[in-house]
Amino acid sequence: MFPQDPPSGAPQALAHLAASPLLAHLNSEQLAAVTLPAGHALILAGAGSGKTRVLTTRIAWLLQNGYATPGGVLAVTFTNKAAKEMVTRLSAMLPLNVRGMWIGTFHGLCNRLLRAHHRAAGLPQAFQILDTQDQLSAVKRLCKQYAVDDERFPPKQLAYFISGCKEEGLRPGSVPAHDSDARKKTEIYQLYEEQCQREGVVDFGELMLRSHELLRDNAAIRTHYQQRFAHILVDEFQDTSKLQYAWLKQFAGDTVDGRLQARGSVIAVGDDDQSIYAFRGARVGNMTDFVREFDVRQQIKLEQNYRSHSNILDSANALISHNSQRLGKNLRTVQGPGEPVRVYEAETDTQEARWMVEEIGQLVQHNGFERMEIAVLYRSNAQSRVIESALFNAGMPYRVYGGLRFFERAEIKHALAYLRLLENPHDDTSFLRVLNFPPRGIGARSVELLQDTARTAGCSLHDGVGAVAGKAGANLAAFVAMVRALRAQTQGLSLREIVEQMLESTGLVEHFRSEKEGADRIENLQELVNAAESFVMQEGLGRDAVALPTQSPASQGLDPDSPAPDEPPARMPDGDTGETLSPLAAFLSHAALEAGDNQARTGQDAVQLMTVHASKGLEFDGVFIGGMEEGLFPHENSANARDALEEERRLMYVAITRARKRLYLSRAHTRLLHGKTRYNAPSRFFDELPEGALKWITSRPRGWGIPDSGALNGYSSSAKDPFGFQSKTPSSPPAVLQEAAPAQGLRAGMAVFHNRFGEGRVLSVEGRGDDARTQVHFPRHGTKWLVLSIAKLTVVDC
DNA sequence: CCCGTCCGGTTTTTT
DNA sequence: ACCGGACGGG
Repeated sequence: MFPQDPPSGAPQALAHLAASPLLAHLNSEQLAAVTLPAGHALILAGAGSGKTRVLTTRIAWLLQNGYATPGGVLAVTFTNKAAKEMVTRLSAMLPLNVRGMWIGTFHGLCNRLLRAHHRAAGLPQAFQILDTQDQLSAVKRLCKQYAVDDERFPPKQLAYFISGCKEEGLRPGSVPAHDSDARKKTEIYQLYEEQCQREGVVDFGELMLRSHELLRDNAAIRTHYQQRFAHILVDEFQDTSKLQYAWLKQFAGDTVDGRLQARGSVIAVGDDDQSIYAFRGARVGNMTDFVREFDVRQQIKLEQNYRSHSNILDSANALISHNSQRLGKNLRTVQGPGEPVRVYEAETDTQEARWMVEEIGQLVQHNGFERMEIAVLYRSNAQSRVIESALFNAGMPYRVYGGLRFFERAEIKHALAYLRLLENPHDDTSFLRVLNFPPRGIGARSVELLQDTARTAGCSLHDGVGAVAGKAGANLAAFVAMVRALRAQTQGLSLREIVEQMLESTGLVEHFRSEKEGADRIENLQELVNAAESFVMQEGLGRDAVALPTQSPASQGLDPDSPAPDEPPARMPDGDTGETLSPLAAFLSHAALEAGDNQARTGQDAVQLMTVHASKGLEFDGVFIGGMEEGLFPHENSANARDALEEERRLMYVAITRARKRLYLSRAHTRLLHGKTRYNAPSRFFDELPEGALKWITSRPRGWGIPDSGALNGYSSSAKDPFGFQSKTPSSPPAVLQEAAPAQGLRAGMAVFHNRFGEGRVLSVEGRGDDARTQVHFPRHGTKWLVLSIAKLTVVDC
């Protein structure tokens, strides 16, 4: 998974620095980055350039040479996986304990900060964290309560709006309310905030925003951390949002008269060419802002790639050079050209998948590839189905990434809701989730009654139960009593025992035992017990301390971090020395912040299937990228705006650079999508790859020939189109116009003329007869859908 | 309360 | 085509 050591050591001039074993095997760029003097720096780290290694070695080097103390290091990553990786590698490099360091995800560190300063942040110490699902259900509940028109304001959209506002750093009071719609949404945002505050819960956005405000508004706390963290390191900086960047600045120093007076050194590591998360708030512009606002003097590019052969790298470089907005970077390798990038054009998506499976079989059988080292990447999840079924039919083991993660499964969320109620009975979201699960005769009527009562009294549902009379009241009271009894029973038990007792008392396991599909769920619940057993205490994140042995009474709380000896004398709690959380509360935070594995677990050597997004940061010997078609990749929703198109191109860049030895690109003429057959033109990205690095292997003889597979399934399109496209270079459209596939002889790639829009290029054609429609891109008017029976189109050029 | 049926959405995703 | 959520009858 990690690039091999560079073949030669550092250049002579720097050789003395490399004397330390820590620095051995670094190339000169890496060495320069690791040994940067104090000050802010931007490291542009290309794909496969040893970025993580540089980051961790930098920290180790700072510590080893006494330039930093563990307590003075703050390292932020984006995912738990990356944080864990950093901790693991760091502890392999240094005997030192990593306990004093703050290494974790943005949200994990926010959690740590807010727990330590919950009072100043205005939160209960045991605040619960809402994940996206929880947030949505909280919004739905709110909408119901205030009778919000869910046609006009769908809860989903409201949740999105609220998250967006927080991401921008906006509280309801400062949201610009242009129209009545915006005002109404903001009003709901306000109510949502009040609800969360009342219930003692925070969503992901709130974790970030609240801790940003905590630092911004509390000089003592801010100064404390600014003095403490002399070294701040940020991974995947290109993925940071506006708020995350603002958050970092609070740690770095105060802004006086518009100028940032940073105390510590901030090192941002990132790759603008791999910025693929703009759609969820990432702002590549943070990189240039960082250089300007921090007055960055040191910029280092890591361009030496240790991963791929040069045909692959050349392809990546050529492709990305078509982007206009770049900081500029060119990957190089000392490995030879290697195999050409193979391009395959299939008739149908099914055939494309079948070809992939065949090819994978070859790689495994004849080229000694491990299945695990082969990945099939696609732009969208919908594409996985055909590939899966082809693999399945061939009996080839595979593993699909994505889907529900462990802590997101319904039965697990139910169990967690009970555990949360033990910590905080006023968490209405959790209360409602399990109030009648397993069923205990509390129907919608009773719930409404209770909600009304609680609303009138201005209290939580839990506290409102006493005021509900009658049969409904009795059932409700029984539920509350059950939870209360459970709370009493679990006093002093270990985390594992608490979970077991909960599963027992609430009847969850019992309930699933009687369900026909309950076996899996029971297994998952058992897995939750195991997770509790092996839960490693983590304040902040990425701190994998010791697994809890059968621990001393829970009431003792966590063994607090022994403050690092070199800790600056601090009177305030700072996440290391502050009040500690109960193991249960810590476990619940862990569950919310780290949803766990989402990959079907198999010990087996299996082919890996995933979206291109999910492949970021991974590498494989062989990589297949399917569906290289206009509309799919680049995706049709992105093809028209330049920024969006450039992000698609970066996405393709990420996909290409995953491959070490073999890269395959493929496309299909015909694809079944949303139940309709689509005819897609080849992806424009083919035009942007260097012809010399490619090899077109479509197993159809050039020019004439019997299609080897086109007629296999009797697809109507292949019957009418016996020759398919000719196998040829991608940059020019097919030389010979074949007979119409779908309608009026129109095919993707053709140039057409429209009386009003002028000349344009056909992107796709779908449907037949009177329903036939075509998507045409007109240079001056953008992309239009035209119904063939209505629009007058003339074919200009094939 | 459970189960069937209809309807809508369907790029990418972490925390 | 297909999945998940919402709704209504048994």
